[in-house]
Amino acid sequence: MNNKVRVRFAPSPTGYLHLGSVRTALYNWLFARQNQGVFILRIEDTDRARSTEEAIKVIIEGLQWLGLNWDEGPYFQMERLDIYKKYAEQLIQEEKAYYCYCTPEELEDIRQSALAEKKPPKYDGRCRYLTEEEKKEYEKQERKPVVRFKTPRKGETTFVDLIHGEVKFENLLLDDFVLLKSDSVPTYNFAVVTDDQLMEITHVLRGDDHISNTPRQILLYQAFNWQLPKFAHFPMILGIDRGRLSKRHGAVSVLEYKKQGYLPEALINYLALLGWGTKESEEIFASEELIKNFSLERCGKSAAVFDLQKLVWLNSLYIRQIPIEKFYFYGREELEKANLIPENTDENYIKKALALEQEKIKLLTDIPNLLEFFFKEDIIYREEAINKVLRKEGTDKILDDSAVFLNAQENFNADHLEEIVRKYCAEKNLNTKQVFHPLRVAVSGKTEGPSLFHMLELLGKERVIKRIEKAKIFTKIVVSG
RNA sequence: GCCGCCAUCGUCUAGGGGUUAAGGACGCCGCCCUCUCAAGGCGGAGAUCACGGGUUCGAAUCCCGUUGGCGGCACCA
Repeated sequence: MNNKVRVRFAPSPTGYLHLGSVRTALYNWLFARQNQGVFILRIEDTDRARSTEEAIKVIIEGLQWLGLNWDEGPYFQMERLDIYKKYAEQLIQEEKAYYCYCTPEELEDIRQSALAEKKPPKYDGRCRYLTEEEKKEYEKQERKPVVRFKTPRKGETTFVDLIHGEVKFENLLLDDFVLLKSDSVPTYNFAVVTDDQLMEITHVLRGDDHISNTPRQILLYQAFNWQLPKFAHFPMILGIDRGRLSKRHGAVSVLEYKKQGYLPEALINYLALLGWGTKESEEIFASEELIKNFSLERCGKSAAVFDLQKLVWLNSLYIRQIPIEKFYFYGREELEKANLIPENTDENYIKKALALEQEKIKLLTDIPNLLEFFFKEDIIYREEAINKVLRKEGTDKILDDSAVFLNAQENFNADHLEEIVRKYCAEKNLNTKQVFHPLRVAVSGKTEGPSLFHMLELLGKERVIKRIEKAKIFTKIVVSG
């Protein structure tokens, strides 16, 4: 028997690709890669009302962005209806399933009265033993039946979860759940089991929320005499209020994180850490290291709160680490989106500007704001910068002098400029800060930014002088009131 | 209501009977470095290991119970 690991990610295409789903996908992917197994993508689109083409696109795009490549699929359950029908019929034949003609209204009544008696709201199985006459009567009424499973009414179903250990359920608590809906589309539990069997899935790795579906599925495996896969259920990801992570906690869609300027490797790293850790509590893992180190045994059992601050930190760390060529690729995109790059701008100029700010970028989307002054001719002088720096006593004289001696320089490289500015400070008996700060504000409009002299070098003499002249206006305005 | 899962700093976690008045990371605070902002370095605050009972010479660690949180109980997945 072939014992190659085969796992799957089986999202339903309703809406966006949720972070929790992505982590499930990631863990499946890691497990497959680590075991030289097969990672399958299966789209569970049997909910016709909610499934959309758009959502399918989003799943595929999201996984691709994150580099979670799959080896088989995508399979679509709606293209496999004949298969499910065939297996449902087999169960009916073997009297392990039956047609149920109850209407939604009747089912609702059953539920309500059960609830009223403080009993579990489950189907009572009334169609289990219909006579031929009764069936005919219903057929005459043109009722479309569903197929229900004859759930055993005694015994218990036990399984060993790879991360939770033994889990036990009383069969009596389960009801005769639906296998095929009245339109012959399978329900989740039925489709999952037949697909996992036919696709030879060896390990079912999914979210905690499926734990209570597992006994139903196991009962189906047993009805078919199929061998059980191994199960592992990952804990949920929660929002700060410890509720299920949802839109009210902020972005929850993977592609939204792409849009907001996160790097895929940062998101992967962060998600991996949410529910899994090493003995040494290391934090930084590239994908290859995750593949090597990941293990189901080291997955936690308790739900984890999603912490955006830590993601941001990881993101800034990854941004600092990427080589300038790659950073240029991302940076240029952001600058173009913000319409900041004038025509005929030299590639090297952009690259150098980016290099000067790289270590400060937390999100790629920070780039336009931080680099604006390198590209716009009319820079904005921030009010705080004007008040705190430009309006200081003596600043006008310093800017005057600077314009003169900077203008006299042939050599405009950073080291040289630093030398002469420091010399000027010494001659005039000025604290370096008294000169550096006004120059910085004059040239960038801000009090914070990259190293002053590298900034001057990059901007070039012409622009520097022009900006210094412009900044002088602010030194003369006297605040009234 | 019933069933199930879970429970260590604000958050993610390490630690699975004694070497732990619990280690790391994010965040927060302070200092250093420094032309600013970051980054970096150093340090600090922050957890009576949910609570109550056992077991044991000894329990964050094992067992039971309670509480709380979450999940499931659909012709949703």
